[in-house]
Amino acid sequence: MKEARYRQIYQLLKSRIQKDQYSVGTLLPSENELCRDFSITRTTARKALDMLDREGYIKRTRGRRSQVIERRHSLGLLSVKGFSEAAGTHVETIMLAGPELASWPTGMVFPPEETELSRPAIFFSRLRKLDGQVVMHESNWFSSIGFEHFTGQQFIDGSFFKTLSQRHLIEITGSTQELHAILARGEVARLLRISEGAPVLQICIKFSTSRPGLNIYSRLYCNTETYPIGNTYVH
Amino acid sequence: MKEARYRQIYQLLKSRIQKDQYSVGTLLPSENELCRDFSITRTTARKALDMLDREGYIKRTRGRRSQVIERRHSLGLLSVKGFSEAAGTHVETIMLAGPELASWPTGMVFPPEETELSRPAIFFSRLRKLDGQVVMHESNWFSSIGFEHFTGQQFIDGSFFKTLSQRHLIEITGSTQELHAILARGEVARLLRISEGAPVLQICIKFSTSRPGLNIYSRLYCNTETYPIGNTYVH
DNA sequence: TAGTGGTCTAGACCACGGT
DNA sequence: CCGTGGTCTAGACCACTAG
Repeated sequence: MKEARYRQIYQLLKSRIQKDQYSVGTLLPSENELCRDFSITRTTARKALDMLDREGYIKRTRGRRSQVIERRHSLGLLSVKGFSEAAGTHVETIMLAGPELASWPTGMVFPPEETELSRPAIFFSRLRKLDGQVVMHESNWFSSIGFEHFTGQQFIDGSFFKTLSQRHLIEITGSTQELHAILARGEVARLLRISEGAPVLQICIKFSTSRPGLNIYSRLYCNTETYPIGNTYVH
Repeated sequence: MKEARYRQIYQLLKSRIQKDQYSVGTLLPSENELCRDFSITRTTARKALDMLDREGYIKRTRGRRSQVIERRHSLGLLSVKGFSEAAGTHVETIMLAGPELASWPTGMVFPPEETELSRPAIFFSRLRKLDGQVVMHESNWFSSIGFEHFTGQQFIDGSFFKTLSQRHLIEITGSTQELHAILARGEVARLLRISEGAPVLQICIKFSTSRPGLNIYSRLYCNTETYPIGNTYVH
């Protein structure tokens, strides 16, 4: 059972995009060029391009070659409203810890698999500020299996997901989230700089990835008073 | 500029599924039968089926005809954890009001368009209970334009979205949500049967639909103490 | 074994973009 | 105008399902 030809072409083009060999704005080879280069017919070439299009890597226009675009992240994720959109607001990320090796926390909402727990976790936490106000505290864990040189690294453009994609060719394939409205106590109140008993939103997320056995576990505390949490989904 | 043949076939098959002419479990005509019936080639028939597959209307298996399946609604929506999944828990929906004509509320998070506001809203509200406990209060508004006989109707299987789809062939095409953690006050506390000052999750949603100019506006208050809000997204 | 869906070839015509 | 992507035809071979 060998992999379909159009899937191979798709994988090849995708990895080139991920590795920035085709950077945003680049025009891909035309369908006819792909046919010649890989000895395939247009049907096969188009199937590969169709997948890249559907997954948001390229934009296709009649009469024009396919163009690499900024990948949309409508992964059902929630994000602080105004984080990457609002021009004019001042965004700041403060790395509190890591990425570093750490023991797994106990009592996680989504319990990791045995294999994940067999090695220490890679952990990092950060604060997110908008216009000087702390709006979110974020903690992240994932198994160190297969990540020998991850700790201490700087993220590409400050983005963890971009780093995963470009340096390790790992994509987020899905997510499960759980939301609780709770009252801020102790450390949470202190980190978010709000009073004890203020309402905050706790979000626990399990991201699944394209690497089998690898999941990312996140726990967020959000002050939604000024900046609500939002997301948009486009079919 | 006429519509592509494969799109016509796709629309036809989809409407048959929506209208329950092909109900869940039904095997669709085979690709070769579609070719004969509509005088097309397999490439064209397959493109229509591919779309139905991607949008979650059918499941395709090699050696077997395509089968109509229960449509997955991973629309980035949030839902009370355990609402449709948890076997054993007792789910109850209490209609509090409507569907009935009402004036539009003021101060909505997502302001409706002028055309929507030019006619009164259709409004309905309900309480959701799990195991006898009230976990959510839900209010919904949408413009009465084009809905002359909607008020007073019973929903199909108690589902508003199913009713929209089957009776009016309207699908949800996207959603934008905004979340706030707030403290329950007055009516909200009373409806959810919790004490004043308890933390609750407020969710405001704007659903866009396949009918131009029609949006559904919802406001939810959730008691997340026992049952968190969750969602899963699969790429 | 017959029928089915998954893949692929080798053409064709059209609408649209940029030159 | 040429090259591009969008659509479609008419075949072919294979792997799988089900009787």
